[in-house]
Amino acid sequence: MGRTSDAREKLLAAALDLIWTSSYGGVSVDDICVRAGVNKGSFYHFFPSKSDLAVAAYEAHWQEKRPAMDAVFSSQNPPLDRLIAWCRCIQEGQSEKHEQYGFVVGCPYANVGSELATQDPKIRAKTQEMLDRGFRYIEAAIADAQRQGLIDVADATAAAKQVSSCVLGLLIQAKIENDPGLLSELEPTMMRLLGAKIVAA
Amino acid sequence: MGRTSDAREKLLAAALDLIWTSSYGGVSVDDICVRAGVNKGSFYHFFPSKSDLAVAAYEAHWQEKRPAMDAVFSSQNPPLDRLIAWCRCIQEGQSEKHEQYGFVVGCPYANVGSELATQDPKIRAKTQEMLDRGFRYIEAAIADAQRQGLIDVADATAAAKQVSSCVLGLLIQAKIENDPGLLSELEPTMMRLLGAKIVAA
DNA sequence: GAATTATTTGACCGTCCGGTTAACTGGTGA
DNA sequence: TCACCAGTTAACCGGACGGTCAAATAATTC
Repeated sequence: MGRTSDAREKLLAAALDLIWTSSYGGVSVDDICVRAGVNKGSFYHFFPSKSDLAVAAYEAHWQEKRPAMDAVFSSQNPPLDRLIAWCRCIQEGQSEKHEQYGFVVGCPYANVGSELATQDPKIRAKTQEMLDRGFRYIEAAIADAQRQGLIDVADATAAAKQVSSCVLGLLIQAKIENDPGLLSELEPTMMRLLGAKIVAA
Repeated sequence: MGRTSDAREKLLAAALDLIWTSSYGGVSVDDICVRAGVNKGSFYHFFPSKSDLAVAAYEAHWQEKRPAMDAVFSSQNPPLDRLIAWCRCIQEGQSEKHEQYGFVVGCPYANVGSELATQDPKIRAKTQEMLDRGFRYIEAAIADAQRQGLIDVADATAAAKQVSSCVLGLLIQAKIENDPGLLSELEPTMMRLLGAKIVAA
């Protein structure tokens, strides 16, 4: 039925990339179309609006990253190792982006969430959903660590909230200071928050 | 020499308010002028550009809040009390804004910093400066607490970095979830991070 | 190979954007 | 009192914005 196209996927990738390294408001529909090599008419053939594209782009990004996250947070790995491996992923990811663009770009979800939380309910809800998906990995890892007596926390869910907030905060701080080095605090902050009983060398 | 005017101050207040509750990109120069009751020509009489206005607005906001911060972080107060009082200030401030606008608005500096860090060097540097001013209060309080043996930290400056990041992170999270209740985690997160030896009831 | 239909094209729309201009106004200092 | 000048006014600018559309095109199905 009719012709096929990869324009949709190219638009999703271009949108994610441009918005991540700039901001939602700082990127125009034309910018995205140029980067994707697609005409604006095609854009509106696939997406009803700029904000719908953004929502779809985040969903696509998550689906792409999910296997890696599943691997890092696999129940096969010791719970604290999962968290430590995740810290490394963040550090490496941000360092890569920093080399590539000259900027610490931060968390794509939190970036637009913070920018548009008071302006676009659809995007606010989507970013909350994305952050919540990440949160569940952390929560599970912390609950496991608690069960195994590796950490000193009373409420695993509350501790997970604290940990995820700290990660978000460090990413913002690193972005504002444009210093990926701040992210080396990720692991120690986390371990301190959890009262981890054994500190890895 | 010539007439006097409060247009400059009205523009600063309008800009801070609008950008704080929306975003830098989401607020136009016209919006600011309408809110301030000032013509656009006057705007550009006082400020060379929108971003210069923003920088000036943050400086003005800080100067206005500074006496309260000096009081909260006065050396007359026990160090941990300073931090706890600050947490309460944040909670109260955000709850007030939430009632007023229906939204958790977050930290004004971090908001624009996160939005424009990769786009506007002047604003990035200014937000970094603003956050650093807050950081110094925290650092001093933590150093005092350490000296008095109230907490269990090795490096006061590093601990202060962790604390400030967590505060930023919780504010972002509360903004994205639009739930001021999350800010009740401010104090426990902080105390946990500091290994505070006496937990206030 | 014809009919169908998803996709592409590029011109187009009204509006809003940040910023400019030049003429005008009125308070202040001398 | 009056000259000066900081401040005000409103029209204006070119370009960018998000979004629309009708016609053209090409891949797929039968």
